[in-house]
Amino acid sequence: MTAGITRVAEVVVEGTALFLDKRFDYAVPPDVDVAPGVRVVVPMRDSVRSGIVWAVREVAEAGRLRAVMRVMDRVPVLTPHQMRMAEWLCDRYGATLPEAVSAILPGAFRVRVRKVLVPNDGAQVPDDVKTSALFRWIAESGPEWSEVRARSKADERTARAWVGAGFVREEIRVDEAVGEKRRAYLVARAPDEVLRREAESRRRRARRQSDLLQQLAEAGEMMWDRRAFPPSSVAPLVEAELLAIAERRVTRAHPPRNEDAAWPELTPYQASAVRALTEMARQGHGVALLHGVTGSGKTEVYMHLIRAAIEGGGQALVLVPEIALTPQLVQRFERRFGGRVAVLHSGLSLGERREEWTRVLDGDANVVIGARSAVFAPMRDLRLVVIDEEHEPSYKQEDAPHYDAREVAMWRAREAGALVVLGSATPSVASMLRVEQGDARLVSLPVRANQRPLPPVDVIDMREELRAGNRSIFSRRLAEELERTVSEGMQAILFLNRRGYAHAALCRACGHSMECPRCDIHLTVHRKAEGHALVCHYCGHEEPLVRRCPACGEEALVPYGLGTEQVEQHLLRTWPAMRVLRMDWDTTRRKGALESIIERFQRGEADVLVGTQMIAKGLDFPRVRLVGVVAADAMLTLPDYRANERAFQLLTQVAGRAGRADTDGITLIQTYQPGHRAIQAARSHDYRAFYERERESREFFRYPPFCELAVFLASHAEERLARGAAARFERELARSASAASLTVLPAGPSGIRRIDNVYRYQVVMKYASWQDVKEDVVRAYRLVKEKMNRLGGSAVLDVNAQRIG
DNA sequence: AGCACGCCGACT
DNA sequence: GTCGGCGTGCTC
Repeated sequence: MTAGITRVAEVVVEGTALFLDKRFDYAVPPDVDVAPGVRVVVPMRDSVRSGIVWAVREVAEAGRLRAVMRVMDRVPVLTPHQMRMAEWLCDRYGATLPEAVSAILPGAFRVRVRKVLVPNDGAQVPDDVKTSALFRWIAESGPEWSEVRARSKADERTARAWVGAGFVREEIRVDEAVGEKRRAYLVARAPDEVLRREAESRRRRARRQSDLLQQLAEAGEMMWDRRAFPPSSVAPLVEAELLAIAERRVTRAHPPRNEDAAWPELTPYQASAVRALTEMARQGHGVALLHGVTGSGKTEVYMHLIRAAIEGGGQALVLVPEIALTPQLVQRFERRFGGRVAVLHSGLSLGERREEWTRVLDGDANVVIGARSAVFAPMRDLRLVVIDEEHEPSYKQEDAPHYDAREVAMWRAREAGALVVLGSATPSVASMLRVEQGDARLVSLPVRANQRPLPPVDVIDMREELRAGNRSIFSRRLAEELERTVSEGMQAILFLNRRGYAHAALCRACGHSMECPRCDIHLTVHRKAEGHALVCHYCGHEEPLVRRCPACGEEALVPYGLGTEQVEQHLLRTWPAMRVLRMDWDTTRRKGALESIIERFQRGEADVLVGTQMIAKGLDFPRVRLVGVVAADAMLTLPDYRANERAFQLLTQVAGRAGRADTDGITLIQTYQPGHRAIQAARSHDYRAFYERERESREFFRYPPFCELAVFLASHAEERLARGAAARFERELARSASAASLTVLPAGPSGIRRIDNVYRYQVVMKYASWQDVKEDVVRAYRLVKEKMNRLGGSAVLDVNAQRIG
């Protein structure tokens, strides 16, 4: 290196504080290797933090820059493309650069930096100090300052004095969030003949040593099985230089390369879709909307596109709404593409996730399948992005930085020149509008792959049931079809969008509804071993359900409004012989529980599956003949401009679970509003008509996709501070330059004003173009957030918000 | 986030 | 007079 020239690393330092939203310059020591994308440890004020090198430049004079303390990687963990993606996330969602980095890089790559106290070995420590409880504790545990403080104020003072006196010193500890999994291996150090000869000569007196040498002569090296060959048998051979012990990195086993799984013949519609999409892919970046009715075999189309993409040396990304809900889909991909598939989902351990990520980064895996966050995976040569069930709201991240995986995927695809395929049976209004505006091409699969018609959907007017004297939750028709289905040895799915036993507990005397003491929301009734309990779905608060109303004193509190637990109970009471499985958040939160329910239902161990929306997503049960929507009304009344769209999508998805194999299916929808247009459209399988009406009303009321929404939300335990922050944000916007391009709705309480004793106030904004307003909105947001953080509250900004409230 | 600096009320 | 309240500024 030329004398006088110093390399300077521009580092993005980890942390959530707003001031960190820039690059900090550090001198790079002459003997140290750095490159953009590697993780480093740097000093920041009087602390030490980890960060990512964003750029390296050379300067003639380093001045008084502080230096990089440690480099964690030889190979960058972020690609240049991912670093540009981070910058785009900041621009699009108002995130800070460290926030964007932490969204992209899995927690498994986090570097833990701690400042710990250790005894100062070189110092003369007085005996009374050395034998004190505090000193012995420090020597034993190497605590952080916060742990010392937690012991007592006095201990903290003492410890500080000891640091001053040199009895104790501070030490920086740097750890990876996960270590690489390493195993001891035994490696031959002599030629095979020598090993065989030595094995022979030990046959009598050292049987184990002899066996080991024999095996090593065959294999060259092997994982050290300490039970078969205890150290006592290995050590002499190491001593004799016949073998050595080595540490090897081991990886989790992946499915074998099993690419000979059958590729079924495509239906004519599938084949023409594949032709059209392959042609698009050849031309580079583009967006296609694959509108295929339920059961039309969209996945098969994806598979062919993926095969084409990877045969050309590229990589493919498949996003699914909830990977945990689609074990069937993952298995299908693994059967086709074997060890070239990487699966990324929240159920992986840190180590597994790091390994999958590394396989993608190294190019060992070229098909990546995962939920929302997989959109950040480190593909270097992305040719195809599939977004399955593109209408699903789960693609939008509900926590900071509030990104939308669909938008991120489109950005990536544009950068990489890749094709985006949005797949759905019920495309979002936004995507269909994109087609109309010429920004996406529509490709359709109008019939089911099994050549059968879509199952007929019948709507049952529950008001008439009541008039006819039927007070059961099941209409006569549904009861009849259930009995018939089960007696014919077929299966049924009953869908209800509410978990728990009952929606609420209501007093029949005074109308009082039981509320959560910590949240502004009513409590849900759940069945427990000891009877019924009231549970808050937001904070977890739980109390027993009693009969006496706390408001009027009457013994008149009763469960009100159906939940899945109650449906299950009614089934078992009406048909005691029926075998029922329930699938909702409560029965699937245990690890592996969901897969187990799916498998049991698939094997025919139950006649009826009762569940919430998770049963509607992509599951394929060939023996299901009947689908019953127990109460469609629960989904029609959501206070959201998207309620109709969501209801139509859910009803269509649920109906699509029926008659998927060689039998005809039927769907029954029970409702008190049979004329509702979401229900009518689902009944006639008429996506087009539904879309036209919905589009028209969105345009008329100027709702997305005819504008974009952003929500500012301030939270604080003190209501006046939360309210004040929202009001301040509103004022800041009112006097900003872009006020004319923004419609700011008055600040007010969020849909649920208080959750877990924290008050929430929001400001909703409408605008045509984020580009035009982002500067002022982000400035106001940061101003108020800074203040809020100091006051012990928080503030978030959700750009392109999918929900308000 | 932490921490230092700086300007106004209740205390030995 | 001071000790300490938390508003404000700074971190390569």
